[in-house]
Amino acid sequence: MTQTHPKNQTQNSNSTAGDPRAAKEAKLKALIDSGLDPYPHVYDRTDMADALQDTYKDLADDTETKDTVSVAGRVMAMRNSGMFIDVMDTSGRIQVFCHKQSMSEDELAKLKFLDLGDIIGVKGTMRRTPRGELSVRATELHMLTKSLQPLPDKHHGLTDVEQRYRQRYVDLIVNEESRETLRTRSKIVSFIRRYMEDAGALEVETPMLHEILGGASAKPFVTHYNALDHDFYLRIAPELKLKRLIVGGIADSVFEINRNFRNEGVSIKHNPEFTMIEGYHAFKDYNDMMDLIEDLVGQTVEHIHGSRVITIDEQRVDFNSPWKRASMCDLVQDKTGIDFMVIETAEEAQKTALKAGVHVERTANWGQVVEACFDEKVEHTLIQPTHVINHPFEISPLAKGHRDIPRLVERFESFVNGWEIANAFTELNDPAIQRVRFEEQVSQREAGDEEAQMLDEDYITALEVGLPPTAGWGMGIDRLVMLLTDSPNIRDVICFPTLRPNFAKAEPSPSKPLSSVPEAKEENNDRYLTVDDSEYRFVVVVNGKETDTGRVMNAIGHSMVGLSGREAKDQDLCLINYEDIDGNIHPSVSHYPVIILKAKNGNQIRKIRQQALDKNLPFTDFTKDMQLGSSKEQVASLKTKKDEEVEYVVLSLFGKTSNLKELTGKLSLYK
RNA sequence: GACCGCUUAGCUCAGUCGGUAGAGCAACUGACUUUUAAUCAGUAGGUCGAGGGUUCGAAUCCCUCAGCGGUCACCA
Repeated sequence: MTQTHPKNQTQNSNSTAGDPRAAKEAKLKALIDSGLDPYPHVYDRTDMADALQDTYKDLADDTETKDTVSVAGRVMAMRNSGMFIDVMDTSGRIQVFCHKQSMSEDELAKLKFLDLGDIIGVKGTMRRTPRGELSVRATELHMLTKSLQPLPDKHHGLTDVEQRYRQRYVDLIVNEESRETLRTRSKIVSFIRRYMEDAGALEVETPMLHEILGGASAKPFVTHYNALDHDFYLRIAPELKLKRLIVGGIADSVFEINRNFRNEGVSIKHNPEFTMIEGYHAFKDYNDMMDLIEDLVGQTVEHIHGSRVITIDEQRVDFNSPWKRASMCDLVQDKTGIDFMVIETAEEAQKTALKAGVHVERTANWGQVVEACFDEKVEHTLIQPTHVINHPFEISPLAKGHRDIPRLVERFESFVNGWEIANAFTELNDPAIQRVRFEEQVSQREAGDEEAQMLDEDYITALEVGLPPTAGWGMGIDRLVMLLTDSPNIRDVICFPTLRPNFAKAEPSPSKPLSSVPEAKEENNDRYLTVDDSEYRFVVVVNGKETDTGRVMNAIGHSMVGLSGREAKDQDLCLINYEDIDGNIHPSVSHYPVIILKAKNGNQIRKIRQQALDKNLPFTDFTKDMQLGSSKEQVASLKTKKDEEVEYVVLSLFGKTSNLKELTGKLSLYK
């Protein structure tokens, strides 16, 4: 009896023992050495898994056929040393049976190159095993794509939530539920698009880059367009552009399905970029929109589920028309007993709301108080589809006043499962009233409300040209998909949800010496004209934990003086004599922008400082010790400290914009 | 932003009172050859998120930091 020497065993498997990645690479090499192509260009696949399962559903157990098929897909499981292979394609799964009776030695030998996760093509005949599993009896096996990454545990899949979204391609392979949810999303979007087209509406695309915020109340993303040297907002809503198209008469009905961007918190119901459909219909009012939304949503639910009654979050929800319609004030009265329609002033409204336990801002007007009460007391109770109608005019600057009730507008929001899914109104088309509404928004904005809208002068001009009586509506697609797929998290219904950038894994770029800063050309006042001021910049990073504004300003000042006086040369900084509009000369002004950013704490500054050191970028820092009385004390204090104990208040940097962005790209502006 | 929780092998997770670091899957070497999470025998795989502290001794207790998650607040 021969016994394998343990030492030999370890030597044989030395390079690959325990390391799935290395094992796969070894097999890849062996496969190439045997003259095979691990990544062939094409494969002649004739059959899909689910079609075969269907075609042969009546094939009896332990029956062979002579029907030849070829399938292709990913290896999901192997049993009996590769005799049984589960292959998954986009339609489903089928078992492949590899037996020496039906395969040549060469074909059989390919099994040893195979791993879970590889994509293979299989040619063979159909049979059903004695135990009842439909299988392809393989005659030929083809490696179509060698996989080098190990797949997650086959029983548990990927549970790390972050990795599921970051590596969606792995999630999709392993989790049937993820595949189904995202496929359903596509079905819903395509169904809605078809519905709108069938109704005669014209699909349009309007800009993502907006000069003026409007159409919704939200904080925006800001981006810079170099060629125009101008900041743009990523749009928060397409509303004002779409109504311009109705003015232009391109069609009586237009709609757009596209992304909106809102610079606000992430949660299980909010992604910073989300998909909305907005539609506008000339000669209609908000009553027509209620009918439209009920029918559209009802038909979509039926299309996806085959019924208009479905289960969401373990509750039965009935989408059959008609949906409940109730005014916002009536609903608030039902839940709180307060009749806001008889309350005249904002003060009285605030007092009453506070008594009912609803928190309201001191600056809140009557409409905002009503809205706060609704949000807190009513919204979450609206499980069955409900149109909440007739909002206060203060919270609806683009909606037309109610034809009978002076304080309200003709607006409604549709709620399901306690979430708002749609918002619609009869559009305000009187340019004079629109101007007043905008001005109210502007003064709210000036009073500190970042989400109040801006005055869009051109939009008013468009209204002056004449917007026909029009009704419009918007619906959050992601929310609708969440409802129809019963997904508790918005990330489940977005292919690649927004995640924090993964800085830890980012490759450090090779350091560039300071000498890479170009030499200044000439010392004259036109110099700034030849300088691309987007190329270089100053960045000041401020410790966010520092609360004393005066000290921060002081530190920034010291640090910048240090930077320009010591670390960077005049020609680097491109100092010019700047001539202002009155002809006055301001000497030694740098043409480069200064960006002030906020770091979480001193530690984050320390890291950026280290990177600046590594990259040889000019910088100066300002530490807590420098806030002490005399310079002697400062030096003494600093000397007692180890590097990791130094608390940084401010770090100033100068350099190429691209380099600085690598260091500080994840920081937000200091406010 | 505030609070709570998590971080241990490639993946999923145990780890008791502070006393030598564990399992299943995946991988590797074999056996077996009509399996269904195949089975059996064996092998290898760890800076216990990072740093500091307490202790004779720390995955375990304390502090700081980082990443992630959850809840709450604003927004759809």
